[in-house]
Amino acid sequence: MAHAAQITDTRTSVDDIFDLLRSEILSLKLRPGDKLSEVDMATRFGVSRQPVRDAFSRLANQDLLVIRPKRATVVKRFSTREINKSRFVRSAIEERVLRRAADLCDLVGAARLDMALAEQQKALESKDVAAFGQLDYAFHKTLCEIAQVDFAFDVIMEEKAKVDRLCLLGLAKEDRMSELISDHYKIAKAVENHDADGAVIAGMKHLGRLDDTIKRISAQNSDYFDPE
Amino acid sequence: MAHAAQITDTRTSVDDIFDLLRSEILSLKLRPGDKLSEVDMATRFGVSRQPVRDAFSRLANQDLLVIRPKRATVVKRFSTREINKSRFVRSAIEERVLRRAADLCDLVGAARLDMALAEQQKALESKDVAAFGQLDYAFHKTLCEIAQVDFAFDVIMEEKAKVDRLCLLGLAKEDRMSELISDHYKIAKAVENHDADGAVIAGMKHLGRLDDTIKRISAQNSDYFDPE
DNA sequence: CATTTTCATCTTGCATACTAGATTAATATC
DNA sequence: GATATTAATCTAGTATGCAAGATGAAAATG
Repeated sequence: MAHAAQITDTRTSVDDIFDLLRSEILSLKLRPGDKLSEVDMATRFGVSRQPVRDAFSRLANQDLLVIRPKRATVVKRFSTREINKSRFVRSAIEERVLRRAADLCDLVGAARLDMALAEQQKALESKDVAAFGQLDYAFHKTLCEIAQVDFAFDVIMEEKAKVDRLCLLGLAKEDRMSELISDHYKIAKAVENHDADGAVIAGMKHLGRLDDTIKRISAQNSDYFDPE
Repeated sequence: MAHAAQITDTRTSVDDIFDLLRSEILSLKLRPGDKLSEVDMATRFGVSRQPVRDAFSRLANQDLLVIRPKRATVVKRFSTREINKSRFVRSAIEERVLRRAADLCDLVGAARLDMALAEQQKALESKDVAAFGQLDYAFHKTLCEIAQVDFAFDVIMEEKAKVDRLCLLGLAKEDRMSELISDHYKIAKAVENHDADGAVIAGMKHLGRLDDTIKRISAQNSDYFDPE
């Protein structure tokens, strides 16, 4: 599936523009519905329209932009269907991962999980939200590796990224960091104890926390959503 | 995620080129490792390089082409990692779909499943492999609709397409049509009887049939595979 | 003043030309 | 004859110019 940043031995200006715009979209610096002009971007980056066009095209393929001939290119709005899809896919994948992880977790795996938890605790204490975001990804990645399905993390990351953009609209993550870490703790301990059912229950509860957030945000920011 | 064929009100030449090349790649008219030249395609379609470039870019984003600056663009080879990923994702999604379908199946759903089975039987009798291919997709789509997660079919279709390309390398589907239909029958009946576990068991067995096929094919066509 | 029409301006799509690096075949060298 | 070197030919990346449709504001009309 689509690569986050085209893996090329030689980076082109398209790669640069793509990466920057992508991060701006995902961090909501560019908001859903915002118009993007090829010429504006071209002058901004000091290049011609062509590389910008290519970058736009790539972003459109990742469903982050909507390009319509002869009309302005806009940052893609959220759609409840896409959100439901993400939610469904992630939930299904994570269940499988957790069951396998609980089956396969050994002492090395347990140690890695404990270390991940400790790092998260440290991020909580220093209230470093950005670091926690990274550690959140790392935690789920570790679970995938323990389950020996590291490719599953590709999918999780993709789906997570979509929802993360949405969640940025809501309250600061700070408030829920301790809650999320507590979830991670339960998940990790269940996996370490080979308690597959327990891990899945904890994991699903963890994912479930997103639902309320999403519902609230979508009610408050209907202009960022596609009309159904 | 990426659309099969960009949904634009006005179709551009990029759309045409994209659709055609995509179908040629998925049907193995263009084989993994084949080189594609922008200029060749441009002359073939009677356009300039630019629309071809855009189409190539779109195909690369769907992981069907590999574009490297200053080097030839080639049809993407299979990778065992990608195949495992597809397999894993599809399996996880289908389990969820089957459980929900078994829960939610009503008389209308049962009738639709029975009708789908009848059509497949007809295709078997007339040995219409192409038609069966379509009905295979339709069957899984019906299951998603009964489960009220029609978006799940997007994912299944994407993953299925990848593996289908691979399976075309193997024996004709004809040999296994009756086997597959028998699987479908078991799945449908379990769903109709609200037997979630039975449906999942039958579904997983159904998916499992791919494994042997893939293993055999990958052994025989190592040149179509990425070196690990 | 409200409505329609027109026109300037904006948008992306496409064609062409050129560049720099990668490839490959021919040549030179040993 | 095998190997190293060179040069012709390929590749995609980028710049620029023009065309056609969409947009929105200004002007004309009732």
